[in-house]
Amino acid sequence: MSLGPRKTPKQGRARATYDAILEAAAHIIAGQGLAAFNTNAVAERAGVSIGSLYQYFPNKDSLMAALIQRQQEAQLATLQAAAEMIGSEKTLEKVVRSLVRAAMQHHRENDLLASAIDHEEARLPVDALLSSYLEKAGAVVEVMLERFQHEIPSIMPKVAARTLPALVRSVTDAWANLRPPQLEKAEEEAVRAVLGYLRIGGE
Amino acid sequence: MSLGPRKTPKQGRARATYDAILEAAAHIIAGQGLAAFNTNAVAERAGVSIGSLYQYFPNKDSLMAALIQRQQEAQLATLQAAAEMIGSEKTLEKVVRSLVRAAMQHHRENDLLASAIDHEEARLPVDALLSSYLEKAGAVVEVMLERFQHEIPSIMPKVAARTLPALVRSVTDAWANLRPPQLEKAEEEAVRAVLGYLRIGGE
DNA sequence: GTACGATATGAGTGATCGCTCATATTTCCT
DNA sequence: AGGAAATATGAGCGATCACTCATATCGTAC
Repeated sequence: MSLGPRKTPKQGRARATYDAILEAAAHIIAGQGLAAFNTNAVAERAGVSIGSLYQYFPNKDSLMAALIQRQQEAQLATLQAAAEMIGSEKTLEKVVRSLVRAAMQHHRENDLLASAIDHEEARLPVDALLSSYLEKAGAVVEVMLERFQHEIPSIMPKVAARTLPALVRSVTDAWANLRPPQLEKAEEEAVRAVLGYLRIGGE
Repeated sequence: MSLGPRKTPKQGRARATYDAILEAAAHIIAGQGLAAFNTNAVAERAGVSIGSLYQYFPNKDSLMAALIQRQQEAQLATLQAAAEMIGSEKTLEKVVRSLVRAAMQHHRENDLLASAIDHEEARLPVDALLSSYLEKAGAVVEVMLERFQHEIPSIMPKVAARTLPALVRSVTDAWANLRPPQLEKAEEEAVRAVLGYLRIGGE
């Protein structure tokens, strides 16, 4: 089963339709969860016919895959923005806090969508997508941490770069999926875990 | 919608039916994921009729809720076993290593089931169940760690009980999905993350 | 043995939902 | 203008699945 888009839009209105479909899908999952995510509802919300949806996505899973990719791109952009913004930060703790905030941002804005995407990443054959994203995110993290090599001498940046995003993500999930979500607690715990992980053996 | 069992089995065969249903549900989710989890399939796998399933569970969600409770009990038992086995351990690191192994066990044995349960915990109104489990797990963790209070003065056990499994799990996932899987590395990184998390601010 | 509650059966119902296809409309090109 | 390509439509098909109910069998108490 193909997960790629069925056809690429060639006209402006086609692009608009394509985007409206993705946007509607995100909106539904964010508002009512994965259970309410069905192709008829997406088409209706997008204001297009069900037939149009299937012009661009060969099946429901391919729509989900497109959503995953879109989310990964957004995450990466947020992370890169954070990396640039802290170029001048002096302390490791502040850098880590920025990192954690960047990683948490999409969860904060929309925890239902974020956790649905996590769940679907595990179910769909999107390994290539995922590992390409981890590669890029890891590279950004590596650059951010390089300057503090003296504070965290026993860290191997590439190892840390793989572990850290996973760590932040899971701690955030654990605290953000509560009712009600405890987002401040989530940030504290994530910062604590990351700092502890980085510094151990290093002082 | 009630999530409790519809009726309590009063005869031996009823107990057997009830257990077979739960076992079948776990087996299906573990083997083929949440998408393959439907009541007809569960009944067939359990070797009972669909009618019998609905004698004991008023709806599909109540079956899931029972499964969640069962898993929590298993987790707790594993944790308690680990707690007893390390009664004589002298160093915090060794205690943490046991803890990490205990937390890793169910995920290793059954990754799909564990993550499905996490996902459903967020969707279903099982807050009471979950926080009762966290209470108990927190108590066990507290006992394990209290001997090292001088090394880790700032930990709140119930908080730690929620954060630690999430942390262990994410690190494990990050390392176990490589080619080839680096399970020793996963354990090392998890121990490192937990130790770091526990010790921060404490030395 | 017989009566009665507990347990088991599974064909069937109604609703949902992924997806197709025949047809219609719009845009592009010359 | 006019034809071709691109895009849009939505009724409805087929499959799946949660769940019901009328009926049958089993266990137990007397």
